[in-house]
Amino acid sequence: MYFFNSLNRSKALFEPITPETVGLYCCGPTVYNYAHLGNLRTYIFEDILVRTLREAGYKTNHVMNITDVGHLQSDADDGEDKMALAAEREQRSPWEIARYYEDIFFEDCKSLNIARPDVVCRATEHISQIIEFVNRLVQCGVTYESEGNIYYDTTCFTHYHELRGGPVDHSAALSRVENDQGKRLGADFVLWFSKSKFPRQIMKWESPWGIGFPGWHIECSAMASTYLGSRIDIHCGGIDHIPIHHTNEIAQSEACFGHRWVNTWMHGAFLILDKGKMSKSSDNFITIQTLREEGFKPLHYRYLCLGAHYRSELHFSWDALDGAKRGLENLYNRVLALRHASPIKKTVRSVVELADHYRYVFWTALADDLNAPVALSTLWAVIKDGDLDSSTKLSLVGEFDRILGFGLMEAQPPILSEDRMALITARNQARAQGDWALADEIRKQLADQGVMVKDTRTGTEWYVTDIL
RNA sequence: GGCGCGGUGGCAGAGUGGUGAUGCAGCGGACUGCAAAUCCGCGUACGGCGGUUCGAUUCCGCCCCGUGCCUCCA
Repeated sequence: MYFFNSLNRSKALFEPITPETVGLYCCGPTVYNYAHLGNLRTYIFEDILVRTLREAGYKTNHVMNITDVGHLQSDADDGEDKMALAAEREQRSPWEIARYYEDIFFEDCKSLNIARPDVVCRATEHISQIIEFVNRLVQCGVTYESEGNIYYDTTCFTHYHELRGGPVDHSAALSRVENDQGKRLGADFVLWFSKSKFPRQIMKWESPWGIGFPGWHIECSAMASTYLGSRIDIHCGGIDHIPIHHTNEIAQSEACFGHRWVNTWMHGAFLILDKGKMSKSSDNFITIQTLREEGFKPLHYRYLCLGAHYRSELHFSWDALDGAKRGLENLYNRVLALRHASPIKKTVRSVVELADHYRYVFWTALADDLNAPVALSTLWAVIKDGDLDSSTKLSLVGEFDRILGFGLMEAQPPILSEDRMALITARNQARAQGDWALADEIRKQLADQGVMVKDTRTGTEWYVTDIL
């Protein structure tokens, strides 16, 4: 398998540290608000990654953090604690806020058929590990204390710009955020805040440096090493984490361990709206709930996402989502039709070879840096191939869907209510009597309810448009 | 201002130095009482201008446009 590694910006053959198991860490949500579709796109990408690894025969140790410590708008003094803000806004404690949004997050994931990570770890439940990690960094001599906070001194780490690909000029006058006066260098970052800048700071803990709370980047390093050790196969996240968060994670972890920390860094690209990327701090904010209100199902969105490569920006529009919806509904109806078809499986050589060909194409696509669009197109090719019998098609669909995750094999044939059934019967009587006007009227009624009828030689069949 | 990424048919979006995926939408035909579904077929798509090449959408340069990052961000 080949994955694109953000570290050197090229694809490389993936080889896990230990032969059978892959340890991967994925940056999870900051739970002070609902996840939006852009966030969720990244988790869909990671889900495809995990499923692909498992299908390839690896055991996975998939770890995801929950950032339930309010982290700062910035390191500047006027930064805001998002968790505290949400707590104030909603008149609930930060812990209640965090748990509420965490629950919704995993419900959203479930509705998207995103497998739950093997380990989900909350920052607030790993404060001691975080403190221990900071402590080791202090002992390594890569930190300094200033204005009550512990900072990481980025000049101590020679590879600091490796992931980001080059230094950033923090003196730029156009920077949106004021510089933190406690920093020696713009790139330095806080490991532990012991002098809370917030008058009503609620989440705080004792530490060797005073009562306070951890910086954002440190939680990932601390928890990742807790569950995966000091060497990690794959670390994922959104592309926006490259320049700051992941760069800082590397600095902390490699300073602490003294060796390469993560072998492969994988980053998902943004979901783009007409007005730019979707983001929590703007009105470009669409959630799973919004989606439902607009008449879509979460899986429609999954289908949309898998039509694009994870490293390409995806242009979201309701139009595009509608196309995905129709595509997935068609897929469901196709698969349902396959189940009703003759179960006789052809075992002639040509069919077996053809099936293997599709398996090869499908797998090769995924093994080439998770090319889901090609994998998806292969699924369609299978369904439409006239040389394959339905039984063979069905087993291929089942295999492919283990990775694509649309739940195609679990799709339940829709059940028609009695009155709708009666309508169909009535229509057939009208047809038998040649009363086309009445028959068409009934057909229209059914269509309005999402029930489409088709008259075949063997009788009238029906299907529903919204099968999901 | 600095750095990065991208511009593919109506929409979304793969991919490739030479027969231009796939899905949705659209068109034509078969089928049908008419439809629908299905099947068969269809679209002079690769931002612009140059360069390299036998040949470029694919490589290079410039331009235009869009977008991302520059310490909240998936």
